[in-house]
Order: sequence, then C-alpha cells, then structure tokens
Amino acid sequence: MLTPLVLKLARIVDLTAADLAALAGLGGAPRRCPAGRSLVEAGRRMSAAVLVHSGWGVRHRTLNDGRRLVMDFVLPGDICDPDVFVTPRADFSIQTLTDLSYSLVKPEEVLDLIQRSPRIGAALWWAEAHEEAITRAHLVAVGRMNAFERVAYLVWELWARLRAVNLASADSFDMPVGQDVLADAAGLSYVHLSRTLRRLDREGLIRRSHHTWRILDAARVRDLVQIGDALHLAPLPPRIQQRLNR
Amino acid sequence: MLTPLVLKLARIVDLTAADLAALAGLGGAPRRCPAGRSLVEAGRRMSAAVLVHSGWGVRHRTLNDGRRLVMDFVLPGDICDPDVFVTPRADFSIQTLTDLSYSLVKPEEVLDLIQRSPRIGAALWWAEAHEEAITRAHLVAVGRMNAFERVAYLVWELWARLRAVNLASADSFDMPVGQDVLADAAGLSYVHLSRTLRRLDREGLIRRSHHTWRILDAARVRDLVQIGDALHLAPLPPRIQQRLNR
DNA sequence: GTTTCGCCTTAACCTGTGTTAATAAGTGGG
DNA sequence: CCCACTTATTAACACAGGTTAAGGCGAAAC
Repeated sequence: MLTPLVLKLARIVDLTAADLAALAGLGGAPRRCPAGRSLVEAGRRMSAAVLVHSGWGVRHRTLNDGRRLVMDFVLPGDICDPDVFVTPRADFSIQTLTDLSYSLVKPEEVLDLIQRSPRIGAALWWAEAHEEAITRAHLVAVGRMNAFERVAYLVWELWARLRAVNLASADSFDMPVGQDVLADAAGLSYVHLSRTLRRLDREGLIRRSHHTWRILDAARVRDLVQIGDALHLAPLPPRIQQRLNR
Repeated sequence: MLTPLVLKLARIVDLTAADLAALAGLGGAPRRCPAGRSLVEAGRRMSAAVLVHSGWGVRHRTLNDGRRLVMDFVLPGDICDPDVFVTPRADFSIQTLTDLSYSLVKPEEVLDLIQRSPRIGAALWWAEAHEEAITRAHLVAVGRMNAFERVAYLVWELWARLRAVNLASADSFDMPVGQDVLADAAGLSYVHLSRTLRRLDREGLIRRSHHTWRILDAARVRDLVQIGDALHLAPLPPRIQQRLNR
C-alpha cells in the first residue's frame, strides 16, 4: 500500500514487505476533520500522535495579542508528533486548512513498532530529524532573509516536500493555502506578502493562479533560496542500512 | 558521576544505576577545542555526534553574503546531533564561543545504548524533542516578536537551560556571549541589540555587567516572553516510566 | 602609565516592512 | 444574473529596525 508515509520513508530506508505492511497499518481507524478546525490545541495534554493521510494543516502558535506564527505545514504522510510520549504537552496548535483525513497513533503503537523493526525505528527517527532540519531552515529564512527570499524559500520548501509524497509535478503543484496563512509562515503582513508575490511573478520566478503554483525558473529560485538543500531526501548510507538488518 | 548530560536526563526519566554509568561513559576520550573554532562545518559529512562536557558553542548558518543566523546555543550536556546516522550531512555549522571540552559519540554507540536500555532511548528521544521545542519557540520569537520581547526571550531561554544543568543561580548566570552573537541569534543588528539591552535594563527587567546577567524581575520577563514554558523540564508520566522498565 | 585593541554605546539618518484603507477580483448562494 | 462575502491587490503613510559613523570604556600589551 502506497500511503504517503510509506512513499516518503521508503525513499530513505530499505524496508521489508513486513515493514511496509506494519507502516501502512499504523494508526487507528481513519477519521475526518473539516477545514478550519483545531486538531491539536497548545497547552492541551496530548495522548496520541496524529498521522495525516490526506489534506493540509498548519502547526502554529498564537501570542496573547493575536500575532501568529505558522511553524510548519502538515502534509499527507506527516506524523505530528511521534514524540507525544516524551512531551505530553503540546507547545503549538494544529489547524486544518482543508478537510483532513487522519488517524490517531498511540504512543504504545510507536514503541512496539520500533522494538519490532530497527529499520522502522531508523525511518521514524529520520523523519523527525528531517522535520527538525526543515524547522531550522525556516528559522534561518525568517531570521535573516528579506521578504523576497523568504517567500521564495517557503514555496520551494513546500514544493520539495510535496514531491516527496508524489503530490507535485515537475514544475507546479496545488497549494490550498491563503495568503494570510503564508504571511504567518513568513513572519510578514499579508499585505507585504501580496506585494512580494507579485514581484516574484514579475521577475519570472514563481507564479500563482487560484491555488496552483508554478516554479518558472527553478535554477534561479534555488540560488535565491540557498538553504533549500537541507530538504533533499537521500537514502541512508549502505553501512547503516546493513546494521539495521543484523 | 554528575555529568551535565546525566543531570539533565535524570530530571526526566528514572534511570537505573547501570543507565547512569552507561550515560556517564558515553563518548570517546574527551577532547578540547579552543574558542572561536568550527567544530562542525555545514555541508560536511558527519561521522559522529558531539557530546559537550563544558564550554559554550553556537549552531549557526551563514548565507552567501555573510548574513548569519544563530539557531541555537550549544551548552554542556548537549548532544549535537544524536541523529548523525540518519542525516549524514550537516545543514549547519557549530562554532565554539569558549574553550570547549567534548567527546565524539559514534552512531553505533548510540544505537547500542538504545537497544540496551529503553529508558536511555526514551531519555535521548526526549532530549531531541526538547531541542525541537526550543527551536520552535525561537522561530516564533524571531518571526513574530519585536526586538524587546525577542531579546528577553533569548535570555530567558538560556537561563532556563543553564539551570537544568546547574550552571545558573536563582536569578543570575554567566554567559560568555558577545553582543554580535546574540544579535545573530535574535535576527537583529548588533547596534539594535545594544539599544534593546539598554532598554531592558532601564525598564528593570534584565541587567548585564561583563558577562554576568541578572534577571531583575522574573515575573515580568516571563509575561513578556510568553512562550517560555515550552522550555520547562518535567518528568515523564508514571505510565510511560513503567512501560520503559518492563 | 600609556597605548592599543576589541567590544559596547549613542546619534543621525535611511529603508523595508507594517498599517490603514480603498478597490478589485473571485466565489458561492439564491 | 445579481448579491453578499471572502480573498487579493494597490496606494499612502508610519515606524521599527538597519546602516554608518563617531565616541567611550575596560582589559590586555608594552
């Protein structure tokens, strides 16, 4: 079964048929959540991780006076957060951008899976490390890039992540994300985000119509973005792979 | 042996005497690195994690034109990064701020340790999750807070982390960090950082002399900072602890 | 003690981004 | 097809923070 999670992890670790089956069966019965709702609330006690099957969400934090930062986009195949069992209290909220299909994954299930297969353990660990790298890149973008670079970076990141789960074509993809949300991810006002998007279009880098985005000049965007490489998926080195099979 | 790593992890997970010994013996022979040197270089292939015994460092990324962002401070007891074996290429550099004593930890060593003791596995996992929470909080600060709040947040974060390894007193601590470095962590110019620091002093929140920092009014700083709670250390819930001992 | 050097502070001015507000362009309902 | 409603664009103005440059000040060097 080619669930998004399997698609993503199988690019990294050589999984056995049993591993694939175990991963595909991860999580309880699928549930649905309509667009615009909170899946996880900051400060609330968490009892299970959320495995996303389809749909988009955002992980964000809102300050007392309403200022909001979107830390991360939640895409199909993402598990947020497999580490519930070590950090029972969320420091963020998750909100759906579209209707979302997901399953709850109990901590016990994750622990069992890891103890059963070191390959899955490594794969999940890798997914965590990858998310961390994405967050760090995001931090660099927000902390030291200007609006033009920053927005280009975000689009680049989402494009790369969507391709990893077969949800983007060679130069375009669908992104059901309003400019207000993108602005909160970039740490910009939505007005300036709009200005910046027009400029990316005018300069022949990135174009949007409706919710469809097109990378007009991938090479120039990559140069502009600089830190996009942290997002690339590469198989684990053979030495490690062998060790996982011992 | 109360190494900083043991101090930190023992607050979270109930470790056996054997676990403590294993953790204290983690890593090869101690090495030294003088101040101002690169321990890890972005893009370079990594072969081992770095366990810090004493001294300060920063994890940072420099863009082509010299703009730099400090993502994180590396303190005694930190392991950067236990996930080398899944992400062999660093997306950041680590530079020493002071003389640093550290050990190299081979991926195999980590894997062994985890397979030997589920408690240590959970503890290391927790440490990772904690770092992630710190990075996310940093992202919110840089993305949506003004200079005043942002600098207060950084000082608050470091104070909390130092207390976790017994390196800070109830209201003050030592921080061998120049304002240029702090500015790169806040995403500000060092000039504006200086202005902001004077204002924090003038308003009775935080005071610095030499490299000694004092929190003048912890309650007001906490309110200003808002997101500081993500940094709190809390023991794992009993249910999980029991499961780790089965 | 004086010099030198690195680091911090302050001031004056400039610019990128925020704010407010008005307009346009979609989008769905009747 | 029109209306109401949301979402994007543009313009005018304001301000936080950046830049440049000139002092101040303590610590080490001589």
